[in-house]
Amino acid sequence: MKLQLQIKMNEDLFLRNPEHTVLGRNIIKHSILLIAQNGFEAFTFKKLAEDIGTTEAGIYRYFENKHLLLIYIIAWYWGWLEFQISFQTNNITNPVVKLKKVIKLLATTVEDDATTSYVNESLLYQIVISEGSKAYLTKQVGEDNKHQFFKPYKDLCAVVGDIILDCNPKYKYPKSLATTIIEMAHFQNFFMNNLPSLTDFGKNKTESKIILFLNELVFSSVKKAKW
Amino acid sequence: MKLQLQIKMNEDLFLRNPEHTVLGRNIIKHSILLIAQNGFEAFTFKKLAEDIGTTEAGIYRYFENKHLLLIYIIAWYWGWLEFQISFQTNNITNPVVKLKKVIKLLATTVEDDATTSYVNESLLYQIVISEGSKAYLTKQVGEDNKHQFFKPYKDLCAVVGDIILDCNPKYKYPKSLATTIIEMAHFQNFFMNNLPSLTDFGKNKTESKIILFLNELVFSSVKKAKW
DNA sequence: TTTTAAAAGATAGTAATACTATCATAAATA
DNA sequence: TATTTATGATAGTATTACTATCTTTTAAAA
Repeated sequence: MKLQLQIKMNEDLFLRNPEHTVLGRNIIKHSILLIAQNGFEAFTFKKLAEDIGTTEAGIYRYFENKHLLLIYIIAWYWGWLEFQISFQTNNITNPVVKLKKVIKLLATTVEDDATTSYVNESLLYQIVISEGSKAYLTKQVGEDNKHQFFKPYKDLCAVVGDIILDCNPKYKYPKSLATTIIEMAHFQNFFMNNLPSLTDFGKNKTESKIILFLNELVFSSVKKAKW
Repeated sequence: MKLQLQIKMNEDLFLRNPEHTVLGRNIIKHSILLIAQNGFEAFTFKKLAEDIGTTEAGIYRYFENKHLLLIYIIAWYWGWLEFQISFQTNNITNPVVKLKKVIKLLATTVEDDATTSYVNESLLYQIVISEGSKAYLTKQVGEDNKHQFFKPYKDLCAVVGDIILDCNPKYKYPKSLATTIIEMAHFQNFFMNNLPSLTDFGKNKTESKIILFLNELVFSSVKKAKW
């Protein structure tokens, strides 16, 4: 049996649904390739069009601008990850075990998921690390938020926050700790690979040490009240 | 007695030292105003020139491009903050008290410092929150790092890391915890003001709660081994 | 005080980016 | 077969991100 995973995307993000057409799926696929390769600043619709073999105007029929396209693929990732988390932590009753699993999923380089044909999750993970925060660190964040563009990110944070509360219902900052875990899983990875003197991990792609750091950080806080 | 605080900047950041001339100081001053007001994406040398009453070419004589200018003002901020920290924690012998003071300084909206005439630290703090990570979240991070552009940030992280080690010499992740404190002081502030559902603070500019969160987070980790 | 060098102003120009518009054609659907 | 829908091809505009050149002003050195 072959399953196809579909993530329901916010309709305001695009002019034409990219999942519905070959060109649309190519836009997503090649955006991920190009942004992963050259970074978001160097990414233009012209280059994307050339890469796909279509024209600039063709891209604009799907996305108003590259910022919305970035939000789209990042939001897609959060949606996908939330599903992964719910799937992989299903049936785990111990919230501490569950939270550890979540931290591991957040901080581990993703492998390409065969159930999503046009998305390379491994590259997407790299994009989320380097470009993820640029989705909201803008002056339009308020407007974008009104459109619910950050809902997948918020939903994931809420899920993580709830697991934290399950670990310790008296813990006072579950949401802030959740965002801290998520952001730090990525920032420590970026620092480790690019500015290693900012971390305690060395430059040897040792994600396992990031996980140890996050576990230590989270559980000393969360477990502090009786456990 | 009137003191003038001078921060030694990396010479590779500029073509002509902006501190040495009226125009140069105006470039810094108005960059801060414009970036704080419209965000870094909307900031152009053309607009900056118009704001100052000079020409685009005039700006290019000082800075190669707007990214280097951003790095400049952010680096300036880290340099300034490190001085503030060393000044304000001077004579504090208890490392826990010291670390608490540092967290407070990191997470509190800065007031304009009269000893620096052309820099508005209060606006600069807002820029560091919203745009700070864009200085290094690029594909050129490696090149920029070779030029030592991030030294002021690294130095500050090292200072914080050392205080953490003073609190508990056995703590394993002083550097990563230091960057976590610094980044989260800003991210939680940004979330509180722009995506409040991601935090536990509500939207009422309650920096004090961020400080409580960070203290809780840091000291449960750091104090865990005997204190 | 004069000379001269450095900084700033004025203007022009180019390549790339970020779009919008139009018209023709191909493919899918009614 | 008619007709809607998606794509392709082409053109054009405003803005951005620069570089170049020449003149005038300012400031420092002789």
